[in-house]
Amino acid sequence: MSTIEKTYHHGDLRAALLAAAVESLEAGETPSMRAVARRAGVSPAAPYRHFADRDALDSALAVRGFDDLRGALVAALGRIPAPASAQETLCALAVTYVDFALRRPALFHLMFGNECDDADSERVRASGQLHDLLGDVVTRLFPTAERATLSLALWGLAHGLAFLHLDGKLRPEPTDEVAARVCAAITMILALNQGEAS
Amino acid sequence: MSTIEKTYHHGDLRAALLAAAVESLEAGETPSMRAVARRAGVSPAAPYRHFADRDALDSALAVRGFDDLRGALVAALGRIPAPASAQETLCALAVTYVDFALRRPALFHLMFGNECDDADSERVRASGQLHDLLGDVVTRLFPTAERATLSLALWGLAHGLAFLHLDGKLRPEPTDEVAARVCAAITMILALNQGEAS
DNA sequence: GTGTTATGTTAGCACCGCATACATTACGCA
DNA sequence: TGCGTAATGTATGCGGTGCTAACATAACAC
Repeated sequence: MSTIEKTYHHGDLRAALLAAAVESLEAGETPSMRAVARRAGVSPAAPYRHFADRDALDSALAVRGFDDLRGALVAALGRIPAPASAQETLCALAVTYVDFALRRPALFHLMFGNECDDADSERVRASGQLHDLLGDVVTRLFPTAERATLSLALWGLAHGLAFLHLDGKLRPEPTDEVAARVCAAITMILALNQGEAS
Repeated sequence: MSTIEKTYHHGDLRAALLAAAVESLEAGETPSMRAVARRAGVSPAAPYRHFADRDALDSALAVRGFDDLRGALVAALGRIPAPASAQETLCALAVTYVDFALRRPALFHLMFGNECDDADSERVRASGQLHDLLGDVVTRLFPTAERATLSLALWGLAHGLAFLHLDGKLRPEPTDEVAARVCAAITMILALNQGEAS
């Protein structure tokens, strides 16, 4: 850290505001415009020079979340040993997905828990990339399947498992157990008609 | 409607407040304590005699939502002709589930989009009943499968599809199309290992 | 250098959740 | 029938919020 000079113009307020917002999120607080400004050491109205309104702030945070989630998923794909079955691959992805939601619940809610405004092109891009990543995996695992439908189904499955663990169930359960349950759910779905779900 | 007498004591304020909150929701507004009081023609502090805080109001609304959703699901089950395959049954349930979410998005978010407080016993009961309903269907359709795991998987699938349609996708698509897509996703999942997803 | 524009500040509006003190009514009990 | 208590309403006020308008300062192009 270099010495901080207090100048009238901040330098890169937008980034500082986003960082402050992330801090708020990780601290379990809802990042309000004023709180974020306070944390960045700036007047309450300053953020409005960089974000039109609160939705815009939330949207920017969501974009970060989408990129982070995508990063976590590709990292998970990279960790899978070379000859991996569809079941192994999907389990790894789903576990990573749910783990992300549980580790950063506020961010996850920001990303998915409110109506997405299609106006924000950055947000559209970020969520589109996520969609594409999943689609590619699906076509690699199931070349003959209809890509859109199957990828919607599998994404829905992971997404639903994440939300159910986030909001509907007993919370402070060990993450190992959550991972096991998610993997079991995936496995069972995959095996449903093959041996009548043994 | 009988003549309304303006008395100091309302009579059944709690019910009136809930009704006002539902109206707010359907009107696309977020039901705040003060707004609900206003709508019920009562002072801003009055609701606090019936709901400890805003979370309590939200919780009460969520309970209604759970009961309504459960009602919609049993109604859907009732509409299925007698000899129904697992695929038909699950499609009907999932379509109903997603349809509920799309028709009442604000309520759905209230029910699932925030951390559930286990303190509210009514809420626990309502969501438990939903859980049981699904579990019963699952064991009827797949008697040999492990109930908990499979029901989690299928609920997760429907839940995820609902949320994805709610928040992640193009919104004003005809409900017929949504239903078709949901059904296709379910069908494809069920058929995954049986003929390689034709 | 100077005018324009970007980026800050201050002040203020209407709203919110919630607490406290007080008013009015309903109700059990003598 | 009357009275005390509890239930249920009101009035008021605090600190927080999103957002806007008017103003101040600095950066930058010419």
